[in-house]
Amino acid sequence: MLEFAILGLLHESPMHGYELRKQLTTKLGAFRAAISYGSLYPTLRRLQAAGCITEESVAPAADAPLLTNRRSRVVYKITAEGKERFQELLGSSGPETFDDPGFGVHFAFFARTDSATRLRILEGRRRRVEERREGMRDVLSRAAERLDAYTLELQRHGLDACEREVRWLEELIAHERSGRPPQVTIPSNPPPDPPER
Amino acid sequence: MLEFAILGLLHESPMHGYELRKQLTTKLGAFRAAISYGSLYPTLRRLQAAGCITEESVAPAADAPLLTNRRSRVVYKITAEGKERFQELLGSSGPETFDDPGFGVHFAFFARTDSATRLRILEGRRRRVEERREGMRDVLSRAAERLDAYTLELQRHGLDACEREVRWLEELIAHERSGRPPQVTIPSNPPPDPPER
DNA sequence: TGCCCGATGTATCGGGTCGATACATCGCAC
DNA sequence: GTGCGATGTATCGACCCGATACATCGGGCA
Repeated sequence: MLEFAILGLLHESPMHGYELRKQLTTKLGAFRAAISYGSLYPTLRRLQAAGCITEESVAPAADAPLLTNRRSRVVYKITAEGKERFQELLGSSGPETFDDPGFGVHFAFFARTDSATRLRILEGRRRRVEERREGMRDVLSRAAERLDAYTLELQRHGLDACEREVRWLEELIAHERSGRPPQVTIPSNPPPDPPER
Repeated sequence: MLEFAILGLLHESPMHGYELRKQLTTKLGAFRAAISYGSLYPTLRRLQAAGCITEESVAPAADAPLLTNRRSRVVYKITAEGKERFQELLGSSGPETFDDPGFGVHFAFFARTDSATRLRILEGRRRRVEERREGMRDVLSRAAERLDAYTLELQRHGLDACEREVRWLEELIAHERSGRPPQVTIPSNPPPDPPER
């Protein structure tokens, strides 16, 4: 999945690793937290070995630093093969698990996907979240008396989050079907923080 | 973190792997999806090597199956050392990242934790979620024009989830300070499903 | 009666990901 | 002038996951 996201970003413009990580963090930040270098660099190696990207060592500006044998920056560019691979990944929906980051990554590149694929991915996600929601309902209704108050509260909160996500997906699906892009209601500003503590 | 959860469950009663996995899935299901055997068994090995649990091969009931050299079930029991380790883990708050399952695991065992530790963990979690929330607000306010509608919508949804979790944590913290256990408002029943599609 | 299927049950393997860590340069504030 | 935080490349060990293999058991169904 990281492979997918990297190709998507390099599709827009070449970059070096550090910048790539920053962009990945904001682009995928809503579902995953931060991408570590321990994942990034090996993935870049793999992509390069597969011929999807090229690594190009760029010497720093020739003027300033005299004889320091400084490490040069490495710029990664996508190749034609890489673009093909990206298109292929764009159309394929990821695995069928719930907490899989694949959905978030796909969503992040929805602007480059056709509407049919978007619908397929959104509905697939909805199905998975609904399954999870049902599982939690079962726990709450069937096993409630065997669990302590904190476990129950955790379960309730999780169920709540699932229901909310399903509603969100329903809205997106409806918008998708109507042919309009999603509602872009930017929250005007940080709502006033709750009273001091 | 899996280590922690396993010790917590075995603390209640001995179990074999399959049952352990089922219990783990419901107990931690609200934050993590499912625990794979590829994680479970190696962790059990590690725990056994560390002297925290014992593995005991239990032959099946001696009567029924004649000469089939059936594989016997393995029952895991916690040791005194394991109980010590569990207490130690109960008090320690996990790492400082956002999407770390450590919080969920800790929360799942709050019933065995003292109030001071509960407060510390809840407040630590709140701080991390608040940081993430601020990061998302920054993206939305500072980089909004450079991102497409779908990325923005994803960000908005993520921000929403963060705000909601902060409110949830605030409630729990308030309850904790007042000395009462959390509100146990079990949702009566599945709300009627949205209209047919 | 036989047959298949799903639940129970133990276990490994390859590969991806993480957090910690190391090293080096740059600009700038104190 | 010195330390500190941002930029920048990179690796290592530990951990976890999905897929897979193998085996038993009860029950439905033809």
